[in-house]
Amino acid sequence: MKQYWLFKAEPDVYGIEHLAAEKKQTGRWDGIRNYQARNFLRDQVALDDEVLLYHSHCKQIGVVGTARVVKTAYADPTQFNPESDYYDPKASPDAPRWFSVDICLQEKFPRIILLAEIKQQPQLAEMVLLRQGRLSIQPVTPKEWKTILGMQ
DNA sequence: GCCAACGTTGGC
DNA sequence: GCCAACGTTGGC
Repeated sequence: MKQYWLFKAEPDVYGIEHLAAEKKQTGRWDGIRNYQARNFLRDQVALDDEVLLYHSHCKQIGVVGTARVVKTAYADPTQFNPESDYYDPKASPDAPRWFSVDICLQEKFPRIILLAEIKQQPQLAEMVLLRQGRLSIQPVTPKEWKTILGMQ
């Protein structure tokens, strides 16, 4: 059964525009350095799962579009690169600690569905987004998915 | 294993 | 830029 997710990103670092500019509009979702988010990525995110792309820490906070998982978890290469901000000296190719998936842009919404609007929707009150801060990969229920898409 | 100190996320 | 909430580190 298809699962739904929400991936957070800072648009200045890697947002929907970066994904759109990639070859085949497909890019690697890397740099996740939170264990709970890592566990979702590594253990549960499956091929063809669908993703809400969310922009955080910016002027217009909210859901900006959707993507689809085209490659499931593999060792995040940035953890092995000393030049990278995401370098982790405790990780090794034999024992990777962090994981990436690849996603393909599916839809860029004509307008941003703002966090403020999401907060006003009673049907979305239970969203992980509103319940738990600081989680950059999080599950979304089919109902929540439908509601968000219906807000465009 | 506890918990204080510190670092990061992320909304405002 | 501020700061609350949360996660991580490290001394004991």
